[in-house]
Amino acid sequence: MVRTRFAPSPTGYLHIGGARTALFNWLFARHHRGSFILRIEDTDVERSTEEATQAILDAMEWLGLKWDEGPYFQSKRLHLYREHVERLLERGLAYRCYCTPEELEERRKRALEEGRPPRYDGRCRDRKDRPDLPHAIRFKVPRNGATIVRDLIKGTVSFDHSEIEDLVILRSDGMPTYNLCVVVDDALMGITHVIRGDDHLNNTPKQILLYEAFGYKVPEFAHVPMILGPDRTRLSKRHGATSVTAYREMGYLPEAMVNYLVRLGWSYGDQEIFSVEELIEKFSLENVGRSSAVFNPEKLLWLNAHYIKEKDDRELAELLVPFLEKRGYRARGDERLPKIVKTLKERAKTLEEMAEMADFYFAEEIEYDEEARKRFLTPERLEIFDALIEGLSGLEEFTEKGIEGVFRRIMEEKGLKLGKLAQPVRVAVTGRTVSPGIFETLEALGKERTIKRLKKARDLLKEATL
RNA sequence: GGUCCCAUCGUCUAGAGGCCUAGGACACCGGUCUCUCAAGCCGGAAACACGGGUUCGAAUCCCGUUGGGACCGCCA
Repeated sequence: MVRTRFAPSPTGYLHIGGARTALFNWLFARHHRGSFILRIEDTDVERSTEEATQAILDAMEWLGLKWDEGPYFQSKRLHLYREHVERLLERGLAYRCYCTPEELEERRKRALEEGRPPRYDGRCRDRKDRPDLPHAIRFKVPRNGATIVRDLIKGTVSFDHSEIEDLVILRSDGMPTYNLCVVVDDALMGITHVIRGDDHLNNTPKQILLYEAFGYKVPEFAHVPMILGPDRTRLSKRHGATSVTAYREMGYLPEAMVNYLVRLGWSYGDQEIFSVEELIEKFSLENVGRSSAVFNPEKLLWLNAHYIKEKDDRELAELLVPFLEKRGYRARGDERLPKIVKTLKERAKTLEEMAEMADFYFAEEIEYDEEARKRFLTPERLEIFDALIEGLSGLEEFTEKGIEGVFRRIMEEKGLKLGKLAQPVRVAVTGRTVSPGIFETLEALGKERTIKRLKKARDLLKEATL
């Protein structure tokens, strides 16, 4: 039975990298019909917040990454970690360290300056007295030998014990540290596969040593490469929008985000588009690459446009409503919505953009683009507008087909090409020279508003003629 | 500085020694369609970091160089 987990620390929002790690874990578990566990690593009391926890949960739900167990909170499992530290202490595998953080910081700084490795020197390791002073607990890393990490992605990696310092496992305030908690939890929770960012590869030998000290079975490890910013350094806030939530707010669809994220580091031949079902079927660690990947917002945008085009009009309309409301329109319940969405879905790359393009459908009064007005709302079009208003008013069914019929008839009568009709009407109705096809636009806008806007334009022309 | 990881078009990647004159996708450029803009379709430019081996044969295997990244916390 495969068991994987995602273990974020609630110190900020779910970012792109974390989301991909979660996705890989989720897909791996689903693929093997195993369990996916969510665990919140909140042992850093200073930086952990409830808001961050909630934001992470929300983002995961939005992405569709449902967890089978949890969320577990490490802050509620402190007794387990302390008990484990006690076990190590009793067996002489851990010891009290009385060095203060300030002293350690000072020594680290000096070591770096002098070009020595900034590692703890183990000075408290063999200390015999046990004064009643503040102290941390450190794990005794064997002085000799090496630990081999067999990684499903990176292969076999060897770490010499001389390179590993005696790590702190219990802080002087009694709180356990990451390397201890992660081992205790993964062991107790029966995690079979630890899939995480390769920034953890260097921690892995320490953790293996802890597993062994406790006599626990070591899980399989899979370290996935980092996601980088355009400057090829680890993706972070200074690279712009990196939180999953930010993309949701910009009008991205979760399908696009999932599809984009999975292809960052994983591939399946030449295929680019994957449904979630397909991913569950096809995902495997063997097809995860070993090199880091640069985050490319343009491709994500393309995928988003793709999924917008594919989505059902009614569902899309539903998703668009909040974005319209943000622009001040009471769009909910407007029965034109699916039709409106239909005219826009081929053109908009995000919901935000779609709402922007939909402006003219909802605005009480439209504003003419000055250039467009000058060019297309000219006195000699007066005739056209009169004919159009008459023809369209007479339509029983205000449909694309009927509208086109009226246009064609007028074109024939006046001997005009469609462009001569469509552009002035477009400007009259949308205020701009760019819009979806004119017939579908008019139908979606509705008869009443169409006629009203045409009349307004006509009156403007009349005034100009006088 | 030490340790570890990585290296195919600008970017994401295919490639498991001959199928490679290196394939796909995004972005870019051109054409086509056309009521505008998109979308779609067709086409174009664009890469095996370098040097040594191994082999009849290397993008693929080995070594080195160079370059990039991560880690070296009483953060996770």
